[in-house]
Amino acid sequence: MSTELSPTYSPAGLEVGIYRQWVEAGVFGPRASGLSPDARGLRPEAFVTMMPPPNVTASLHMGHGLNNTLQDVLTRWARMRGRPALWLPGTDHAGIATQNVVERLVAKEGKTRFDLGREPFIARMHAYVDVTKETILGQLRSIGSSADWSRTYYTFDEHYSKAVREAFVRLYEKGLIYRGKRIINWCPRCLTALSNEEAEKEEKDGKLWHLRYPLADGSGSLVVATTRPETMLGDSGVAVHPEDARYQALIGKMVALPLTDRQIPIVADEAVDPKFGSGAVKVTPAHDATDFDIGQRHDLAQIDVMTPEARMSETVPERLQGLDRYDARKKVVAEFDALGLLVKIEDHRHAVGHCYRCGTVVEPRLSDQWFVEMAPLAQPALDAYRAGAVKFVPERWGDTYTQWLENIRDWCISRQLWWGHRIPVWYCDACGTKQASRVDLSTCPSCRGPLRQDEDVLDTWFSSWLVPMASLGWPEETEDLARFYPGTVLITAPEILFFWVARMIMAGLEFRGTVPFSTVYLHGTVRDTQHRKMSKSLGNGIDPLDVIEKYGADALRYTVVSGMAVGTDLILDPKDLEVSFAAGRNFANKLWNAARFVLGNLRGAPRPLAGKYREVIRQQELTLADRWIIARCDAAVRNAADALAKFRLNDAASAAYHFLWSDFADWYVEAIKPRLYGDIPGGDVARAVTYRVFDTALRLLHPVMPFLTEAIWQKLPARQEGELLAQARWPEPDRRAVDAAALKEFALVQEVVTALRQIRAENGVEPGKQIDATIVAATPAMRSALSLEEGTVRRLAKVAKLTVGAAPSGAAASAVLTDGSTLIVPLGGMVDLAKECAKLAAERDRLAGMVANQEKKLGNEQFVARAPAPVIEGERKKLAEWSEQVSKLDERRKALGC
RNA sequence: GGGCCGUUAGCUCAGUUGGUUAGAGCGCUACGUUGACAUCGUAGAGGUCACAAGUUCGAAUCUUGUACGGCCCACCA
Repeated sequence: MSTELSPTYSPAGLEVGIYRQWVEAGVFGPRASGLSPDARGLRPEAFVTMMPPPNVTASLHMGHGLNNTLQDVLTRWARMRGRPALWLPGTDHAGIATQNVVERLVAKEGKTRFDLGREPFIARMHAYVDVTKETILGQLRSIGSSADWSRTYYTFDEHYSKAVREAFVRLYEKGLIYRGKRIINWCPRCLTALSNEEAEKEEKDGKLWHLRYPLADGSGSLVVATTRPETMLGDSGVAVHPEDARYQALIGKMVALPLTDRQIPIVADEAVDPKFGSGAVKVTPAHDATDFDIGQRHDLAQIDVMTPEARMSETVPERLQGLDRYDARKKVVAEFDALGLLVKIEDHRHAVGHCYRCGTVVEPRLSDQWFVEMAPLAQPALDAYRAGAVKFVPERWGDTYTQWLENIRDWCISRQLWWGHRIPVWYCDACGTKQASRVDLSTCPSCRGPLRQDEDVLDTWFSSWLVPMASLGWPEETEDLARFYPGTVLITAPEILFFWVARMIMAGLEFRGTVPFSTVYLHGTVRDTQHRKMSKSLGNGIDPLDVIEKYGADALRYTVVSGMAVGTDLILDPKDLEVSFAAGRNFANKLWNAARFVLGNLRGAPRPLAGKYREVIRQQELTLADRWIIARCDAAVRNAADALAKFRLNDAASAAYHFLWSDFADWYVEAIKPRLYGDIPGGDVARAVTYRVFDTALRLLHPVMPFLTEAIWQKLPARQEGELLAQARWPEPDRRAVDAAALKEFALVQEVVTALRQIRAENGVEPGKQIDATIVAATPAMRSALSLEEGTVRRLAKVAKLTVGAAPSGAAASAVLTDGSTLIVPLGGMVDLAKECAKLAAERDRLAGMVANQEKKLGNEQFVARAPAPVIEGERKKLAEWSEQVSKLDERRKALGC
C-alpha cells in the first residue's frame, strides 16, 4: 500500500479496492466488535435491519440507491458504536413481475408459456433468475452496502419455501385461510387474480352511459347509469332504494333486458344511493363487488360475460362473442342508440383499478380463489401499534397504518401463475378430501387414491411478509432467530406500507408473538423536478451506476443523504446529473485534497504523536485555534449523533460537511500553516490536534461516505496493519473539549479577518497588497483573541501592522464589529470618503432601526412581564450590543467628518 | 367523497418545543494561478417565508379559511 493519496481524486478504482478489503476482513457480519460490557455488565444490543428485497430481475434504480444508502448509514453507525450490526440482504422471486419478464423473452421466440409447459417454463425461469439475481446484488455492493452477504436470503429458495408452507398450513389449520367464490380483481393480461392492494386505483376521466331498460310488461321503462355498458349483458337485476318514492310501483316487476332475451327483476336494496344518477342500478353480480352483494341478498344469477382475457364469452349473444371488452362496449352502446334506448352520455370522473405490474385495467370478476381472513390478524397489529410496540418515523404514517388495518378486507392470496410457491393443498378426486400439508403428498391418506396439488401459486407478498423471520431460519429455532429476532428498525418506502410492512407486523405477531421491528422509518420517494416518480416508462430515471461511474458512490450517497430530510421526497434532475450531484462530488474532492494536505504534513511526524493526539486537550501549548477546532469538532460529534438517533441523516451529513469544509479546511488549516511549515514553533502540537480532529471527522463522516473516508483514514500515521475505519469506534463527545471562550474568541478572529477582506474588496485593494489595521476600543475578548491569533489575522487578511489602540487620523475605511470595537484601515487616497460615509450611515441606520425595535420591545410591559427571563436577558444584551455599535458608528462618522 | 402532506433566495431544500439581522448547496456577479484543492478561494447580489384573518408581548413556526401542487384511501353504479 502506498503511503500517499493520488493527486487527483478518482473514485472508480478506489471504491472497488476498498470494498474488497471490507469483504476480506469480514466487516459486514454482526461481530460483537470486541466491545466490553458496560458498567452494568450489559453488552450492546444488536442492531438488526432487513433489506427490502429487490426483485430478482431488478436492476439498480435510484429508489434502491436511496433505500440502501439510508440502511447502510444506519448500519455502519451502529457497527461503529460497537453494536453487533446485522443488515440482512435478500432478493424476492417477485411472482408476476418475474414471470412477465421471462414470458416476454419466450414471446420473442414466438412462443407462450403454455407452449413450453409448466415444468420446462419454471426450469427456464430458475435458470434466468440465477443469473439476474447476482446482478442486483452486485449493484447494491457498488454503492457500498455493508450488508451481511453470507446470510443473503431468497424468497424462493428451499429453506424459505418451508417457511411459506409453515405459515400457510398454520393459518389453514387455524381456519384463517379459506377458498371461496368472490369478486376479485382480475388482470386480463397477466391472467391472474390480484389482491386489492395490487389493483391500483387511478382517477380517470370516463363516461357515464344512461341506458333505458323497458319493463317486460310494456308498461314503461326505467333508466340505469353505468360506466361499463358491456357488463349489462351479465345483468341479472335492477336495484332501487327501498324508500325511493319514484320506484315503489316498480319493485318486483320484471325488466326485459335489451340485447338479450332475458327478463330480470327489479329489487329493492339499501345499497342503492337514490341521489346518484337515476336512482336505479343495473346489477351485475359476476362483475362488481357491490352488485355481487346485492345479488346474494336477492338471489340473482351470476353471469360471467367475459373470458379470462376479457373478451366477451359464450354467455352473450353470438354477434358480440369474442369481442374485446372495449369493442363490446362500443357495440353495446351503438345498439342501444339504434334501439333508441341510449338516453345520454355524461362525462364522469371515477377511479379505475390497474394491474400494478402491467398497468392493464383490471376486471372485477367472480372467481374461485384462496383468501386469508384478515380481521383476526389485524387486531393484534393495531393493538401493538397502539401500545407503542412499533413506532413510525415520521409518526403520521401511524394513522395511515391504523386506517388500513381498521378497514382491512380479506386477502386474496392465490395467483393463476406458474412462478411462485405452489399452494400446499392437495385434492383427492376419488374421495373428495382436500388437505394442506407442510410436505408434498402423493397418495390420499383416507382412500389411498392419487392426489392432485392445487394449480395456483401464492401471492409473492405471502412469502415476503415472513422476511424478518424466514431470513433468520424460521420455522426452525435457529441461533440467528434467537439472537436477531425481533429486529430493530425497518427502512423502506411508504409505497409498500400495506403490501409489506403492515403484513410483516401481522405475521410477526401471529407466528412469533412479537412485532418484527420496533421502528419503521419510511423515507420519501425519488422524483424528478416535476415531482413525478422516477420510472422506466416515463424515462425520467437516473441510473445510479452511471452516477457512481462519473462521480463515485460517495458522491451519490452524500447527495442522497443530504437531500433526504425526514418526511420529504428527494427531488433530482435526471436531465442534469451535474446539478444533482455536484455538491457530493465537490465535497468528496475537497476532502480528498484536504487529506492530501494533512497527510503530507503529518507524514514523518514523531511516533508519539499518535498516542499524544488523544490527549491534546487543555494543554498549555494549545493555541486559540487549536482549542477552537477541538471544541468545534466535539460539537460536530454531538450534533451528528443527535441527528442520527432521530433519523435526521441529512443533519448528520451536514454536521460533518460543515465541520470539515468550513471549520477545518477554511479556517483551521489556514491558521496553522506557519506552524506546520516550521516558520514558527508549535508544529508538533498543531499536528497532534490536526490528527485528532481529522481522524474524528473521518469517523463521523464514514457512515455517509465510507469509501473515501476509509481510504484516507488508513493512510493516517501510526495505523496498525489491517486496521479498518469501518470497524473503528464512532467518536464520543468529550466534556474536556467544550470551550465556550475559545468559540467566542476565535469567532472574533474570523470576524476581523472577514471585515478586513470586505474592506479590501470594497475599496479595490490589490489582492497582494499589504495593509495596516487598527482596532479601537477592543473588548477584553477581542484583545485576547488578537494577541493569541495575531499572525493568523495578519496572514489571512494580508495585514502588515495590526495594532490595538487609538484611531489613526486621516482617510480610512472602517467597520464596527459585533463586540463594539471599531476596525480602522487607513488607506489614504484609496478611500472614497463619500462612499465610506454613505456605507457607515447605512449601517448606522440599519442598527438604529434594530435598536429602536428592541427598545420598543423592552419598553412593552407585557413583554417584560410575560417573556421568560432568559429571553429578556438575551434581548437586553442585544440592545446593549447594538446601541454600542450605533454610537461607535456615530463616532466614526464624526471622526471622518461625514 | 374521506384523509394526509407541501407552498421559504433563480433551482433543490433546511429551519426539531413560537424568541438574534430567516440559513445551506447549486446557479449568478466581481476579483483571484497565495507552496491541499479552479471539482478551488475571497467578496457580493438575491427572500413582503403562497394569500387572508386570528391567537400572542412576539408568528416562517400555533389556529381557521382561501388558492395552487402532490400523495394515500374509497363498493355513488
